Amino acid sequence: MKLSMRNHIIETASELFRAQGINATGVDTIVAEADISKTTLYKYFRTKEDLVLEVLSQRSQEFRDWLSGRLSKVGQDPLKKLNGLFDCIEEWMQNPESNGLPFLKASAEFPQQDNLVNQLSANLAKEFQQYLTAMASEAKVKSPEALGQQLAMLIEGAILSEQLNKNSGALGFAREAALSLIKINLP
Amino acid sequence: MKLSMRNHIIETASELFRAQGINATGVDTIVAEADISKTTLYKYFRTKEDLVLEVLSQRSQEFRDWLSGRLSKVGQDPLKKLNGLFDCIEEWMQNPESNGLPFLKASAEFPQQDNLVNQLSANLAKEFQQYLTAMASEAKVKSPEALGQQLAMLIEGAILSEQLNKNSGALGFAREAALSLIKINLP
DNA sequence: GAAATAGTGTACAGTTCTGTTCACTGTACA
DNA sequence: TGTACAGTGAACAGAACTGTACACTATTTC
Repeated sequence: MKLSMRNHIIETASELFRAQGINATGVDTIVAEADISKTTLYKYFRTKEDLVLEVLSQRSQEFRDWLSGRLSKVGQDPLKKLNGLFDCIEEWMQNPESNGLPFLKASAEFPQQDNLVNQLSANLAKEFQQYLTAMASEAKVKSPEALGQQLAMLIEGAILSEQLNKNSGALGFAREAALSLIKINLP
Repeated sequence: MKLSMRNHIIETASELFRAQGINATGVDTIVAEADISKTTLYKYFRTKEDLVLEVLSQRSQEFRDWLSGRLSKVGQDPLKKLNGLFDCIEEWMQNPESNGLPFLKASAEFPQQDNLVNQLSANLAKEFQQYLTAMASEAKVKSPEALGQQLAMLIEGAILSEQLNKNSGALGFAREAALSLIKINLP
């Protein structure tokens, strides 16, 4: 048996969602790729939506963990962390297994506000922005909330641009913008 | 008869796509809402995808026209235009009939790179960014391409944030960021 | 050895969606 | 008067998708 069937399913689905999109990936494809029977999948997840929510949560958790681990390598100085942020993002984007910020794509594929996936995405987006705001706060900049939001928007915009038009250099320009904004906000 | 049946269909579909998303709007809904028969729709459009592409082109054209018209009210001075950009965007967002940048949502609903809607969206995104770069160029800033890209990313990020979490104040923070970036880039 | 546990395989119900077919109706116009 | 044109209405083919049912098979555990 697999180490954990439930996890095996999540991993498989996650990879398929990343490569093809969520809506474009049917349950049949997931079970075929995971080499399990449909019965099994529906034993571990009530519906496909449940699975999607689980994948999304897990991927976001992974990103958060990766980012804070990676940032702690930069050092302890909060300002250094802020300045190193875009290096991390760039590294994350270069990883072919990453797909940008998972909640961005998910919210886009489920645009309706009453949809659970959309709602989870909105929460995750908010968390991400609050994480950046907290970082800005620790660095004792003038307007942490403004800077946090601005960095979040730059990152989101950059990832979108980069994925929509590869090699547009968007990420590099976003980094410059971020550095300028941080500088302006220094006490 | 309608003034132009083709246009009537585009208008109806456009409104439905805006309100519910593209994938969530079936052909049957469109013909019901437009009060026409399915036969007629398929006489004017070979496939639903054709209709989507047409709607997307038209909406983008409308936005471009609206924006340059609105900006020309600000005045002739290119720098003033740059600085007034976010006022226009805010106005555009407040219009309940707007749906942000149409190509953003569309590209999100069709994430596959070989998809025609995705490709058109990518082109429209590029055009938008080039439009901003041209504006920056006219204003004779130091790095027009960088500034154009940065403004595009801020706008895209702001619209995403705003739609994902209403009343987050994202647009206001984006405006501040834009003004700072413009200022830094002055010759 | 019996029973519980975990998973298989296949068929299928039921829905939804795109796109087609076909016989039809009203209307403008020559 | 007759024909060409624009559109109707309803049925349906065909595909894709989610979720269920049911009878079956290993494997562990008591």
